[in-house]
Amino acid sequence: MKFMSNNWAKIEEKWRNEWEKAHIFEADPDPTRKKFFVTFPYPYMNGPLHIGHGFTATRVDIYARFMRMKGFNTLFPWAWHWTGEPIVGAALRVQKGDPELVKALKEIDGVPEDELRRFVDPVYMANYYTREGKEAVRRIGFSVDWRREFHTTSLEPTYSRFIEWQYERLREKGYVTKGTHPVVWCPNCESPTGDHDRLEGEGVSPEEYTLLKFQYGDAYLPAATFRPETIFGVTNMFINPEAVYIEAKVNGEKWIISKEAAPKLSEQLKRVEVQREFKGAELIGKSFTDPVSRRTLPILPGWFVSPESATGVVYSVPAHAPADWIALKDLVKKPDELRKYGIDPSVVENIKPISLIRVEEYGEFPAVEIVEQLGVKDQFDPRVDEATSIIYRKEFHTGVLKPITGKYAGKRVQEVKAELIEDFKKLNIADSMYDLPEKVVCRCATTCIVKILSDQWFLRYSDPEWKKVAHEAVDSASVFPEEARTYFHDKLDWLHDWACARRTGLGTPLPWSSGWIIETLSDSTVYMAFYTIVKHIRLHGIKPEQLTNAVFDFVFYGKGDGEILAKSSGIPVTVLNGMKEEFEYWYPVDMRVSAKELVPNHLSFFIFQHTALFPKKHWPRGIGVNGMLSIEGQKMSKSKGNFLTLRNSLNRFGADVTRLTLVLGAEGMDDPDWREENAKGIDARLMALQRFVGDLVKLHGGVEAKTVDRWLLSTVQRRVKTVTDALEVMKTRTAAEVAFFELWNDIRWYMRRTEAPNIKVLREVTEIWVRLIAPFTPFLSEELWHFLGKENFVSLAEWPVYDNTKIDKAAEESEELVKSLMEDTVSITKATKITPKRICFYVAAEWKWKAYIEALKKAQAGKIEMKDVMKDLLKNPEIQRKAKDLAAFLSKIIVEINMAAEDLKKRKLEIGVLDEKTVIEEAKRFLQKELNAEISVYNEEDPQKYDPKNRASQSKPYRPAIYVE
RNA sequence: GCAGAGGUAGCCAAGCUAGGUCAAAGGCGCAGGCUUCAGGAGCCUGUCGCGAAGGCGUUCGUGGGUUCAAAUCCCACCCUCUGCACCA
Repeated sequence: MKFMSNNWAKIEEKWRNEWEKAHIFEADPDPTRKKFFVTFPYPYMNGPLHIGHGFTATRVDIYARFMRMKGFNTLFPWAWHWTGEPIVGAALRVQKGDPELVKALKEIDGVPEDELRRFVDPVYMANYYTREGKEAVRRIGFSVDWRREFHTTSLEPTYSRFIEWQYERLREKGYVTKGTHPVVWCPNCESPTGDHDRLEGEGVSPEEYTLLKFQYGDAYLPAATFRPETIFGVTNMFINPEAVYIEAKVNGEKWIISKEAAPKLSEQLKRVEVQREFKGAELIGKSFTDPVSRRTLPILPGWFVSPESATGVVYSVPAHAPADWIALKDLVKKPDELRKYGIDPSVVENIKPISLIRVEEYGEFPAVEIVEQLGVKDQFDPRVDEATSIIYRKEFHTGVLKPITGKYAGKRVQEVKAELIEDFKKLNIADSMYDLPEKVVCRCATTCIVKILSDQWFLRYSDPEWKKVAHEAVDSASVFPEEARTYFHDKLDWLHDWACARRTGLGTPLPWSSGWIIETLSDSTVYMAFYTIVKHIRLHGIKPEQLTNAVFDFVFYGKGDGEILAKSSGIPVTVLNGMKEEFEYWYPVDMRVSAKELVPNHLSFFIFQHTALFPKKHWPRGIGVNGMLSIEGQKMSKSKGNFLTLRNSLNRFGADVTRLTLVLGAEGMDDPDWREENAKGIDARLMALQRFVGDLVKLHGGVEAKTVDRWLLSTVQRRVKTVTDALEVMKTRTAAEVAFFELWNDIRWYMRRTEAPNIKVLREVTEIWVRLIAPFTPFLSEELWHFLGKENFVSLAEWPVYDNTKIDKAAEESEELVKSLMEDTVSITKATKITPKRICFYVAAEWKWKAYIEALKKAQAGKIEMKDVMKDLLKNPEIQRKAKDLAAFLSKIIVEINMAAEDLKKRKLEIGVLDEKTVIEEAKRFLQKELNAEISVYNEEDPQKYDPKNRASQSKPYRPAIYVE
């Protein structure tokens, strides 16, 4: 299974030890240097770190290393998230001996048997994974300052204190409120059932129905609907004659609902006393009164009515509800059934739809039309749902209410819905209840219901004022990639209040209300501030009780008097000031990077809470987002068995290979795909690179500076620029690709081109190269750096600075000339199938260059025509003699120039006349070797030239004529 | 359903925000050659088609349009992926 090549393990261990010995990643405030603070969202410790963590965190580390090399005092801290339910849940499952989990722990996480036994203790489990995780983080070479490591929850009391401070301040500022909230609830577990705790019903969430209270004697028939506006078109009621209904006191009123509805309502803050149970048939044929227009209408049998859904009571609006219309039609066909319930069939036959919504493309009764259009057979036809959804959407978005709806007439359904519900509730003709549109089953096999949690604590992310400030924070930060900015704005708008406390799991208790624990996504929003002070807490053994709110206010807000605080807290004033200065030095966070799945929650909360708790100068400065990693094209999951832990990958491929493979996978919001083949390829590459650089160092060669040398130096500078610019905006893939492959290819070409490479040039280039790859593959780079005889760490070496003066456009063009000459010659030999013995190149005559450059100059202003160029050129007597050839030449050149891009023209003009003859002469031996033929170079006007086929006259600037024989 | 991202040659994947230097970077795979005792090593060449002179033709999800010129801009359509909450 192990794949790692030769010596990676040794190299990696060596440099890791060296780094740790020298403490080079421990960063302390240094007012003389600019700081840079990067963070990675601490990972949740219910399992080992996996390659997905590795992807994001590698990007963070690359950025940290890049900024460090650029001279910033860079801090990259690390911590562990223990808050939440799953660790506790997993421990419980271990205790129960859940075979699936035990298998995964053993086989995927690689937990040894004797450790596994102790996993019944969630804290042990969290500790275990934290230990393992730290080892992986060290091994992959993240440049972390470990003095600031911590984990969350009350098991880290000083952190808990910080969280308490945070929540008390949030509450004071009015960002925390109390309210009620519907959740999917498991009556057995007595807790909310999140998506991943379900056997069935993934993605199903509570939906709110409006209950319209129709009068039935001294009781109410609360009919459930999403479309209360349709009450104006009610014609009858449907009750399932086969289902069991009950009569109950609900908050003191007498309600008739399905048997199943009663327990649901009692979980939704309603007092329900069941008084009597009976078959739905009992109601059929009776009548009820509609509370709006006081009409008396019949109750009809509706077998399609599900007692499982909401109240099991349905009112009928045949004009706008296809299901109702089709149900009525069905009844008309069953007069005998009707008679059985004592209903005169004529009653049903006489029911006429009542239209209340006007909608484009439909007439008075949209439901009737759609039923015909789709050819719906009966109430059990699956197309009923389709018809319903078409009409519902159409009417909701474009429907306008008719005069029959009274005060709502003329308005769009969409606009008045909320208002109408409100009004109806005030008039006590409506109520509401939640229900699940589909069945949800908890992992414990119990069917879930909706429960309304009362006394729930919320963070008021719906607050428009708060949102506004959060938007501002997003706008004031750098966002990489830039496209993610809109994504943030969208999500900030979309977020509503967030229940920030739970009853179970690990965490920090809510300071002001016992029995609540601050929920996991809510205790991880501004903890980066804690990184700045935890070092002091450890160093001076500060106790949690010493960390009073006043102490935090002093450190984070500069509030209060240090001397007084020192007395009250027992923390020496120097330490207090040290913490304050440290916070003020490092804050704000300069860069936080995560996968895009965290944008709608964690990263948005991170922004929200920073704006709530900190002044503008401490708002986040940079946010990076990246895609989600898949494995061999598949979403990574333990159950699929394609779960790759970081440790596993490190064991098999080593740190550098893992890092580079990950980072070459994708950038921006694209999802990277981990492929083992790629990792193997990278391994081979890095090995080759090690050898290649090794060989370069050993080379002997000339020192004469030729065009190729200038070309290489120039090209390398361009690479420096590309890599640097890409890294600045977190385009880590582009940067790695250029630093490794493109630059390598440049050097390779140079080696091929030169017989005796210029060792001074090579040395310069290699030293740049090793530094460019250092953020990506720090271990190998460190090794190579020392191989080059350097005494310092490449991790701390100065990042190569783009040197404009080394750019040599003429040298670049010259090299292009050599390449294209080769290509063209090969193309000719291929087309003619000649095996060349002799090749002649004829460079363009001086007058052609003059004409070419003149044309370029004229073309600066825009399109050029023959006569414009011609006129001026002919003033020159030398050219005048060539007038005939000039016309032919110009006609070709002008078309090309007119088609060329602006910057190309500019570039060519800047270069001026290129001494093609010298360039080709310099490359002659190379061309001879490559083309395997005798090479001659002539100026086209050279009287001595060998040109049997008269090719020479075809030459153009940058396009020497070629003759092959 | 709502929102976001994306469809590029055998595969992965750049380029497309500033249209021309794009038959389209780079990697992988494949084919051929060289080097090597050997090699999951290295080097070179080719990898849309045609071509007896550096050329031509046809490609960048589909169909239209704008332009002297479009993978790149506009419109319509088809398809794929991701998120949608109290949970890490």
